[in-house]
Amino acid sequence: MSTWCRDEARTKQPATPCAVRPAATPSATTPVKRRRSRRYPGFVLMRMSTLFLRTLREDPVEAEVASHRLLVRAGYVRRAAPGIYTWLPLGLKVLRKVETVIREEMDAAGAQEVHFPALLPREPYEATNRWSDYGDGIFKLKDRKGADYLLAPTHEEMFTLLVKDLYSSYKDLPLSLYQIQTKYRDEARPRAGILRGREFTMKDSYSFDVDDAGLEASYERHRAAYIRIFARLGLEFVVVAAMSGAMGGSRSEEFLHPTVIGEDTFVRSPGGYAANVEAVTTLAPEPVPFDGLPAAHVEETPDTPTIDTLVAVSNERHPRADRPWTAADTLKNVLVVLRHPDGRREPLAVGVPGDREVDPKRLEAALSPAEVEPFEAADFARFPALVKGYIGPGVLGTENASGIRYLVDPRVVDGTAWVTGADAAGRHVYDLVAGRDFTPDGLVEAAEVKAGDPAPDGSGPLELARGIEIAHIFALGRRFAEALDLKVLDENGKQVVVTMGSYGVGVTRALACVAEGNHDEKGLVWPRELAPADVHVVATGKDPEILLAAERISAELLAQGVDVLFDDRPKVSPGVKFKDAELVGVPTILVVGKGLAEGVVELRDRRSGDAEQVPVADAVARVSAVVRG
RNA sequence: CGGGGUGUGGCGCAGCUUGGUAGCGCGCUUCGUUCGGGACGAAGAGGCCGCAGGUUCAAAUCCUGUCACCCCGACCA
Repeated sequence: MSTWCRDEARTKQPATPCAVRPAATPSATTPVKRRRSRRYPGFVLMRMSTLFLRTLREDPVEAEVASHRLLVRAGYVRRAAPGIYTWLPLGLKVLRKVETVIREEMDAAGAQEVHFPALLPREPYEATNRWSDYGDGIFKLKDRKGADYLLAPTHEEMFTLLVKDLYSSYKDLPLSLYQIQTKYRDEARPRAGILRGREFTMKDSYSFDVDDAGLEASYERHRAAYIRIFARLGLEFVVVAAMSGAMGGSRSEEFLHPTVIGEDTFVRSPGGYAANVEAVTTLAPEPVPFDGLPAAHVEETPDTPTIDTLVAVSNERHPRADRPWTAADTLKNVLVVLRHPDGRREPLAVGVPGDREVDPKRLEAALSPAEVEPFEAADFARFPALVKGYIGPGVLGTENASGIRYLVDPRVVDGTAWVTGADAAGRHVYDLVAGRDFTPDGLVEAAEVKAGDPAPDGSGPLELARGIEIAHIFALGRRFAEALDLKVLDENGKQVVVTMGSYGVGVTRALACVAEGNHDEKGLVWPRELAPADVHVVATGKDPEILLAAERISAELLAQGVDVLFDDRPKVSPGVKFKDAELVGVPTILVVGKGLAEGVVELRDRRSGDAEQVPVADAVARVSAVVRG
């Protein structure tokens, strides 16, 4: 193709006919196809004159975040429906490059690529309960016979069944399979463009091992591969401990890309501890011996239904000798209702130090798969022992008056003394000692995490940050294999349940994160590995010599394996071409224009804005060197 | 699911209060001029005014209903 284009240019025919129109030019009628297959380095010259691209001068009104705004404006994607996007040629080139990085690293890690349908039958998901567990979160549909189908949100079931279908011996394992696939989740509210759509591309892989040591090795191999993937994508990430949630399993980590628009909160310590806020465990103090602790005593504390009022009244009417009371001395008891997957509603009391709120996400994560609902007035009516604003351990717990299960924060260790509700209006109990005066039914990680809290591993104070989940790895264990009966014979001829891992990378989301982190006020600035082209050649001016020179340089670059986006548009002013080049964000821009008369072209670095005059004769070599880093 | 907002040409918007020939900017087409920072002039193409019903001689405009979309929150990768 490059040769052909050069010939066209030399014979001074209009440039457009060679503008890559394979469909309109049956290859059998020309030598082009055959020549390309042998000599062509792998890229087709993208001509702006024929590229299916329309950049927008103004920001799309609905786009809030930078990646969304710029990907639409620069003509990479178009919205097709809420949370559903069409990929245009430039966007698809970038997407393919992201996929290539992922494929290379997955292959290198020993995983093998397969491809499943996105449209799946209900039965396997029924077997693992996920048909109902996912609830409204998945797209469900019926075929003409009324049979249920779903658009897959992930493919654990199908991979498990496929392996079950074909393999039956320990000798077949370990095995890792992956796919790059379109996934569907019926988000209640899709937002942020590509970052959080209802249709998105995910690389998901699954490991199959005979024993825990094998799973551990598979997990580590994926973890290492993911670290390489994100390093290559140029995406900053933090690996945080995560909750395995509805997936179950023993170990789970998220790869979060730190960004202010992130929807996940995570913590990290100077010593290297990092966790999703839902997965943070509390550093519990040592138990205190009961000897010498004062006895509990109930005091009048009128009009103290809140922690603030309680602290104020305590300091006024019942001051401590050593220091003033603080909210941290109080034990706040919050009532919620758990809705279990089977529909059962269970009231639950949660006790946390009064200086902290109950974090509903942490609570829900801790009690998953149950969902947390508010404790309504109607619920209060059913428990006369509960005095609103003065609820205390005296009535809480399965052994006490209310019979309500009572879980407390891990800070409430034996021997700690608390000020808490005395289960009578206007009264609180002081010096109520855990383990001596009351015994909760268990512990729960439900209190909010605050900046400055100690890391559970002693690695220092926690800092809070926002991030977006770009990958998640799970040591699933045997849940899916058991549900779907995936067993192999071990070396003793005994049936063993296979243990699995599941590992996902948000491909389109990672792309959006890259865009989010690589742009300026003028447009996108792609890292080299992902840019839709290696170099953007801009021909300015109407002088035919300029266009000819640009054609020749583009063709030679192409012949050297440099992917070229060539702005050959006639009758488009230089200003427009420069603006478009900056918006599109190819990292290297070569301007062939007025300098040509003096024998130079201009080499620009999109990110730094630096420009350099280069002799025409050196242009191809220089560009090749630059784009190859 | 709660709250707020918006539906008028490909994009961004005005017009609606006070009913009477559907407009502006960008983009698109043609011609001419221009050609290193989103050029200029002239002439054009393109619109069931979200949808349905109602009021009226007459509805983008008023009334009723409905749908869709966007933003914030809840929820979720």
